[in-house]
Amino acid sequence: MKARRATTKIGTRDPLATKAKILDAATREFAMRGYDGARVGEVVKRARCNINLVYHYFGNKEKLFIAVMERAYSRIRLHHKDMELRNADPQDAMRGLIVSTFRMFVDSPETIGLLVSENIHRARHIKNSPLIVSMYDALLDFMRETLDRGVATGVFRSGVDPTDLFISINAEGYFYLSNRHTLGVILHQDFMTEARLRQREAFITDVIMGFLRP
Amino acid sequence: MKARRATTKIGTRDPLATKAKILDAATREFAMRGYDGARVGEVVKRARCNINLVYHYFGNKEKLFIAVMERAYSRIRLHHKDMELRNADPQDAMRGLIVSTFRMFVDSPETIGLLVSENIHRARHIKNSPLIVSMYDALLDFMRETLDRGVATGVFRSGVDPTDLFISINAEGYFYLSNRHTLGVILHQDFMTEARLRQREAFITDVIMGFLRP
DNA sequence: CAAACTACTAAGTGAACGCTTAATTAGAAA
DNA sequence: TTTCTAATTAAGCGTTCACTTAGTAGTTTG
Repeated sequence: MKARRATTKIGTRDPLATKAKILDAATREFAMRGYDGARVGEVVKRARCNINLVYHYFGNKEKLFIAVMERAYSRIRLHHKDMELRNADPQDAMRGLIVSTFRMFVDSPETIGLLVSENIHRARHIKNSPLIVSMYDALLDFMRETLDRGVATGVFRSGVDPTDLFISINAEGYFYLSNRHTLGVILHQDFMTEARLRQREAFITDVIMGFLRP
Repeated sequence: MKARRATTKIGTRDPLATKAKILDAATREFAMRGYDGARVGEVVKRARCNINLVYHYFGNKEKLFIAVMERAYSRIRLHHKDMELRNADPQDAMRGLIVSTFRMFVDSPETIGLLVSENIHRARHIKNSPLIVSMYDALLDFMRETLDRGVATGVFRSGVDPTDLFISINAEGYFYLSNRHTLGVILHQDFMTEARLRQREAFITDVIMGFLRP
């Protein structure tokens, strides 16, 4: 009855593009509203496709979320892989890791939203993804090695637990961004201006590097 | 028709107790599942009362959430008020603030769950609560003053932004706890054992106090 | 070309869930 | 005792939402 949409004519039928569009839309929706707040109706509206394609390609809402998580994690991994290649001196390597961790959170804001969701659900999705589970071993090795080299050359204090240091470096950026709304209200500031982000980046670097002094 | 429950006999009809039971149950439910994941049916099941009492006393789910948030925040405030009274030397005061912030998160686990929820919803609930908005001014003043005294006596470095320091102190504990599930998976550890918590507490203290050295 | 396959659509369905209606009962006030 | 108010309950209403059914139309293949 209705006039046929122009897009139905030719050139449609692009499964890979459709899948990617759904994944992109789902990433935004899950990151913004969390798993429970997300609506698959919203995802298909953003992706401009029929709702059943979500079920055709991904099965159900939970499997869609897992697909989103795996893609997000492999992006983080890629990001960190770059870091590991740089074999500068220990202090430069550490500074690079700090800055790049913070910038990763700033530049891909969906990462934090997804992590928040995954922790509400007690990590039950990534727990079953061996890819993700083993992802951070290399990064921890890199941290340990950098730390050791710094201790050997006398620029770092000794006895620092690499795991705790890893958590701290992530915490400093993650919390600033994940809690920017409540922090904004109670501290009367806008934490997302470029100037404020630069200030935070410098502060985080100072905190960690200052702590690591012998 | 059915046998009357024993509790209906006498001694029931306790509006304050009922309200408190609902608030307690709602706090647990909202903190565990987040605002969207929480079910008011679950709240009344935990509170062992009829569902309509929730609407009778609180109006709707959102207003119930606001009531929960206000109570949670005033507890945090109370906790911090204690801190401000201690006028020990700057280093002791700072150490006390660090440890007590971490322990506050550990001892009232619902705090983090509620903050997570509130940030997903862009702080739209606490934004309209003047009580909460003004709550942290005093704490920030205390931080600023402690910092200044430490600089004057030569035990702290100068030029530290009190706001950023406040964020960092909170970040170090908050992230460790809010993300314990994903961290547990990727770092192969249990972060909730008493020993691990003590290790983290010591590490956070080292990071901040180490950073503050001149 | 025809058959088979798969991308894609339209139109539901059933269940969950927030909330309401309407009535009942306990206790306070008069 | 009667009256009034507020605490409490039972039952269900309307909507939202994840997911399904059943079909159409491009695309590939024998």
